[in-house]
Amino acid sequence: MTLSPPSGRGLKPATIRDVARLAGVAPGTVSNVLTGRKLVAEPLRKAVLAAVAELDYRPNHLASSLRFGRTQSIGIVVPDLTNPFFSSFVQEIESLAAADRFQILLMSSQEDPEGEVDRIKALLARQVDGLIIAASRDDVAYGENSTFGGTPAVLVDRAFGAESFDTVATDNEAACRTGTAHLLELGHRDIAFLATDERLTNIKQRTAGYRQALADAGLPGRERIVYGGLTIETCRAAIEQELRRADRPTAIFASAYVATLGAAKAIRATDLAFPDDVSLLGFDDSDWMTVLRPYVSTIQQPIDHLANTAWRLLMRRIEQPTAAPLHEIVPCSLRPRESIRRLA
Amino acid sequence: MTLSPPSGRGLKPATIRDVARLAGVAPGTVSNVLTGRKLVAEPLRKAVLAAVAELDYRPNHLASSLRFGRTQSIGIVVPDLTNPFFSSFVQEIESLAAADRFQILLMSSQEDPEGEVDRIKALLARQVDGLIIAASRDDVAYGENSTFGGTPAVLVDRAFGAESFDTVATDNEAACRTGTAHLLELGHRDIAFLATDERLTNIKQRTAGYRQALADAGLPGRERIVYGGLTIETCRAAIEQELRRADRPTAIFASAYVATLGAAKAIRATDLAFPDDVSLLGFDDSDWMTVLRPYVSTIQQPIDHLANTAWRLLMRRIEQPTAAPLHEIVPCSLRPRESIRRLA
DNA sequence: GTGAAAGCGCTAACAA
DNA sequence: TTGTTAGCGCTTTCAC
Repeated sequence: MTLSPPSGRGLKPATIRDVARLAGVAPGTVSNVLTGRKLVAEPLRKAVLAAVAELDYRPNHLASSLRFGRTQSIGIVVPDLTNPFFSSFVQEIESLAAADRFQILLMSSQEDPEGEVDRIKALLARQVDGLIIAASRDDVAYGENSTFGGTPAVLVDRAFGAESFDTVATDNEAACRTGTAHLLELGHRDIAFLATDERLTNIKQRTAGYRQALADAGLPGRERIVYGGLTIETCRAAIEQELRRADRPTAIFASAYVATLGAAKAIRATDLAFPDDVSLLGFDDSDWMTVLRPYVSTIQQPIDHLANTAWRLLMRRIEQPTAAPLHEIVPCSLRPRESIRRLA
Repeated sequence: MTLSPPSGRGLKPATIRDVARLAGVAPGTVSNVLTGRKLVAEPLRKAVLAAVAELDYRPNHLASSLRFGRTQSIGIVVPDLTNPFFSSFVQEIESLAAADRFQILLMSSQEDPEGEVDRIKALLARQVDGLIIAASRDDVAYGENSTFGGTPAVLVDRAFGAESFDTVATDNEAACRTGTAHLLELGHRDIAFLATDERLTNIKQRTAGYRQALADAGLPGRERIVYGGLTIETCRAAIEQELRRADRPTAIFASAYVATLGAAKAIRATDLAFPDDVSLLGFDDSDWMTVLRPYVSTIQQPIDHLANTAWRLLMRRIEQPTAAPLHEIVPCSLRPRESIRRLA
């Protein structure tokens, strides 16, 4: 028994030079074996591999990135990770990234636009190869020409101020037109539209869809738009006020995930029930919506499709930095369930 | 009008040397100004800052990390980001990290132990300063002495095979003892315990708590443990079988988030209702549990407390790599709501 | 096909 | 205090 540490377990991790020395080759050759960028004769290759195993050598990705000029990492910025829409989106992106041997740096801005800019700067300082951003505000534009210092970026879901970026979003306008039409068909004429923040592009589009559907039905005067802010609680408070009025709506179209929860809470808080007293059409989808009765009817955004598109656009932009920006739109689908009542 | 690009917008980003040249100082001085590690005389400081602004210089964090030996980044591994327990946990950690100027590399192993090891290796290759791991299996141990090559790591929630790590978890045993006792008090004698995967430490502890409570009540023969696996669907299927038996339980204790959703689904699928036909005690907490009726009674894990502790332990270990490992336990709380019926 | 040497951008010694 | 120099670990010319 010896007191000296087992071989290959020195205090400092082995470097490429250690491997080269042990294998009796040059560092460059070790690199060529490991990256496969150049062919190496079989005997040397074997010696290198043996030395790698012997020393438990793991390449320092940092050094490699510095030299190579690419980090194989991307930054992803979302406003709120507790929102299942965003957590599912991040999970999808993470698995796409892993498949392409990319890693992701995550930032959750918690709907704070100030912090967001700083965090994006920090991501940039780490030399991420690209950025996927669901911004907390439309004016996320970083730097004068919104270019993030040349780092490729794709904007997702919201904040499309700058046309110069690649963007992916769902067809918010059509989704809300369809949703409103659905309520109209079922006889509702007094539909409150609960939105979050009117400053967000996607919310503007959703509101426009609602308006359009009413106009199409010849009911442009029936608009009833309530802005509830970005949390469940503020949404609940906002729509609860409407529900307490004598002329309360017969249906609520909650046009975001937090709005859906807020509306459901408000309905309970006012001792009403859906769909009997007031109907509810929600937005986004989550497991619980088909667990407790009544199942919640919603507009579903295709998260995997969104994530796939975002990833494809980003990889394309990394390959071709000067290509013309693309603006992709993916369709939503209506999931009619049990929370909407047919009116006489 | 000129065709040459505006100043400071060259093709290549400015380096510390460019700044030094423009300010008429040495690169080291620029570094000292920017990091604040050494004092620099005011006039030079100003000149440096002016040059930084002029060139829109942003330090390359990669190069700094390589030289400095620290990346100010940590890796976080969770088994499933769509589980609100983990997404909330990650969000908490992210904000703690941001406050300490750390960034986080996220991996979601999607409950796949194979992929997990590879991903941890990739994280290590990026020289993260530390790791926070909610492993998908107890045998996550990486390398012979479970040391992750010297990188500090704290294990969270589950997978505590290796005593040599710092760990944080909730008091699973006590939580399930309390929960079972609660059901017992309300008159239930036939309680099915729905667990996910018996190979996980935390699940073993939860099961032990259930057993202990039954034993304490003098009912050791009434154990009824069902393992439903790690998804909502498999949990649903497993407990649905129990519910279809003639001697179906009067209560279900769903001992994990996916189990709670699975149990609720199974109850609906068998045309039963809770709490009337069968009572339900869930695990973890989520917004929807207090939105739709009946509100779900659960055992709540204090996510912020867990995250704070994990962060504190990790920072401590980074400062003092050789300190003795700490094993922290934080208490859960019972949230009695409406899904449990008192039996005659 | 292989080795030697330069250098990615930064910071920590050491000199001045 | 400030400048000079070396080097973190890797990859990539460029000779051989």
